[in-house]
Amino acid sequence: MASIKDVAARAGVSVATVSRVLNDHPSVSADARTRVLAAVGALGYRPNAVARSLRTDQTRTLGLVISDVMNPYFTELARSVEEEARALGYSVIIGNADERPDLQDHHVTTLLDRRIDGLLVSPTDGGSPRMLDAARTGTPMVFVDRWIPGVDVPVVRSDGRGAVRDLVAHLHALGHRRLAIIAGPAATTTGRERVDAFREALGAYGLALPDAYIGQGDFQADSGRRVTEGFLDLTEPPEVVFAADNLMALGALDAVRARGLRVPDDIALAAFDDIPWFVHTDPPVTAIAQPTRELGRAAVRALVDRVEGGPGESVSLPARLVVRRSCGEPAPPQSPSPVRRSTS
Amino acid sequence: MASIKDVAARAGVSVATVSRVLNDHPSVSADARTRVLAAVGALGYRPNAVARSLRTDQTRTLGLVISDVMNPYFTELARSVEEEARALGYSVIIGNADERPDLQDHHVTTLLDRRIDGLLVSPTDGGSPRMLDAARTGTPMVFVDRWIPGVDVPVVRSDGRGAVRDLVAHLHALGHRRLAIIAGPAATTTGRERVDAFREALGAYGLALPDAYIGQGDFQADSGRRVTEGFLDLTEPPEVVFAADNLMALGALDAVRARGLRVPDDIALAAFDDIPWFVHTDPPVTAIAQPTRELGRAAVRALVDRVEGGPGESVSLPARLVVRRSCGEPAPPQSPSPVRRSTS
DNA sequence: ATCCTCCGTGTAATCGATTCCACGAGGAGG
DNA sequence: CCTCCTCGTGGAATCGATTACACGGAGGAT
Repeated sequence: MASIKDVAARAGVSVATVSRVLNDHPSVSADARTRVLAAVGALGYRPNAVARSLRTDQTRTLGLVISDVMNPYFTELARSVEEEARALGYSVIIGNADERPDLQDHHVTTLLDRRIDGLLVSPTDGGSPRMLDAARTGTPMVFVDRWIPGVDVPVVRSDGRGAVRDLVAHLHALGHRRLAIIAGPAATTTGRERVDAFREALGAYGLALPDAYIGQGDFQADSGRRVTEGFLDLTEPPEVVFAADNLMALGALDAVRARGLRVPDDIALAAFDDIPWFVHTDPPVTAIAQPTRELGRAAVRALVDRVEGGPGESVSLPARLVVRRSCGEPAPPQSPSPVRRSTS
Repeated sequence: MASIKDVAARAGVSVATVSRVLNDHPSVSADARTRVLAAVGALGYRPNAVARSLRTDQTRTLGLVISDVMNPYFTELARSVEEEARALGYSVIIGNADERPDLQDHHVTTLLDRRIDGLLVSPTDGGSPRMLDAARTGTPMVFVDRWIPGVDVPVVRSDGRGAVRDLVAHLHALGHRRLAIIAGPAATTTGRERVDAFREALGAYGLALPDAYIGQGDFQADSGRRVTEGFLDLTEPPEVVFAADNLMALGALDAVRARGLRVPDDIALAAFDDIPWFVHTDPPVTAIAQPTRELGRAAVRALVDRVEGGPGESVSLPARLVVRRSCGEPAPPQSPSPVRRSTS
C-alpha cells in the first residue's frame, strides 16, 4: 500500500509538503498542491490512520459499550450513536457486554488499548476497576441509559417516572388493583429506578407493592418467563404484569401462552421500552417508549464536547406511555364491535 | 498514560527487554521478567495498540459491513461474528450500510484506512470501486449472506432453495394457488435468488409467477407495506404473500391490518428470515430460518484463515422452513378447537 | 542598496511499540 | 588456557504520519 513517501517521490516534493496539502495547511504553493494531488490520485493513496493516530494522539473514534445488542432498544441506540458520530467526523466501535460484567470489562479494556478518544457506556454493573479508573484519570466518558452513582461522569438518559405514573393511572382506570413488576438487575440504575417509580405511582393510588409481586429478572427473555410463571403460581396471582424491559415482556408473553391463558383477559401485560414489533404481537403491547434516537444523539454530543475539553452536559429526556391492547383497553375507536371489559 | 519507556525505567531495563517480556519471548532472565512485571503492575501499564499496529502492520481487527443493523437477522449475525472473532483474538468494527451504497462505501473506506486485517461484507449493491479494488489488491475479504458475482472472494451463506421448496409444498397442500412475492433489491444476490427459487418451486407444481405477483421491495418495512397494498388492489389479489425478508413481512402485516383484513383468513403470509418475534405476532408467522449463528462463525473462520494466508473456504448452509399459523395451518396439536380451513 | 518580513519548502525529531544486530559474560569442549 | 556457543541484554532502526525549526529567496520599507 502506498505511503506518504511514495506520494512525495512521485510529486517531487518532501513528505512535509504532502502532509501539508493533505491537512490543507495554508502555506503550500498552488503548483505543489496540484502535483501532490495528482500523485495522490494516481497512486490511490489513502493516509494510514494508524500512523496518524500515533503521532497526533487522537483516533477520531468513540467506543460504545452496551449491555445487549440483541435488545432492539440498544440496537436503535447504537444506530443513532453511530449516525451522530459520523456526522461529527467520528467512527464508533461497539462492544456488546451481553449483560456480563466480565465481557463489559473486556471491551472497555480493548477500547482503551486502542486509544479511543471517548467512551460511551451503558453499565451492566457497578463498574469494573478498569472503568472506574478510566473515569477518574480523565478518559472522556459519558453514561447512557444507565449510570453508576457516585462516578463523576455526565449521564444521558430518559426519565420514565412520568410515563410510569401514566401507566399506573391507565391500569387503575381499567380496574386493575393487583399489579406486579418484573424488575431488572438491582446492579443497574434502570433496574432499581423502574421499580421505585412503579411503587411510588402505586402509592399515589393507595396501592402497595408486596414483595411477592416483585420478581427479580435480568433483562433477558428467559427471566421474564421464569418470573411470570412464579406470579401465576401464586394463590392470588396479579392482574397485571409490568416488565421492566421488552425482552422480559416477551418472556412473560411466552409464559402466559404456555399456560393456555390469554392477554389481557386472564392477565394484563405492559413493558418498559417500546419496539416496532409490539404493534404486531398478539395482543399489541402497551409500552413506555423512550426517545431513543434523541438519546443517542445527545450522548454523542455530550461525549464529543468532553473530548474537545468542554464540560459535557447531562441530559434527561422524558419517556412516554403508548397505550395498546395488552392491558384490557377497549378495541381502538375504528372497530365497530361492542366494548368488552375484562374481569375484576 | 504510561508508555513502555516508563516501564523500562522503573524496572531498570531497556525497552527491548520490556517488549520481550510482554510478548513472552524466550530469552529473558527470570529476574528481569519479574521486575518488568512488577513495574507493569505498579504503573497499570497497557501497551498502546496503535503503536504496536504501526510497527507490526496488523491490527487484530476485522471489519464487518452489514446492510442493516436494525434487521434482527443482521444483528444476530453481527453478534455471532463478534463472538467468534473474540474467541480467535480479534476485535470487530461494525459498519452499518443501511442498504445505502454510499454509506457502504464510506465504511469500507474508513475500515481500510484503519488498516483492519480483514473485511467481512454483506454487499448492498454491485460493489463500489473501492471495495472491488480492495478485493483485487489482496485485502483479505469474505462475503457473508450476500455476494458479488464475478469477484473472487469466498462466500459464506445460507442456501434457501430447499426451504423455499418446502414452503411452496406447504402452501400448495393448504390449497393456495395464487402466490405472490415481495422481492428484495435486484442489485443483491439474495434479492434475486429468492425470487428464482420461488419461481422454480412454483414451477414444480405447474404454477406460474406472473409479473403482477412480483413486487419490488428494498428489504425495508415500508416497501413491504407499499407492495402489499398493490397486491390487494389487484382485481385478482394473491392468496399468499411471501416476503423476501422479515422487515418487509412486517410491512405486509401492517398493510393487511390497515385494510381491516386478517391473516391468514383473508390472505396468507410467509417470510424469509425467522426471528424470535414471529412467534408472538398475530398470527405467528411461518418463516424460513437461516442458521445465523453458524453463518457468522463460519464467516469469521474463513476470513481469519485468509488473513493468515490460507485459502478461506466458501460455505453454504441449508435454511429450513418453520411452519406457524400465518398460512392457514391448522392450530397446533395441543389446541382442542376444531380445525378451520381458509377459503379457496 | 540594505535590512526585515513573509512565504514556501525541506530536514529531522517524534509518537510507542517491535526486532535486527552486536556485545559481553559464562560454560563447554578441546 | 583458548575458542566457540549460547544466553541475556541494550542500542538503534523502523513503521507512516505530523510538525517545529531552519533556510533561502522574493518583495517592501527605509
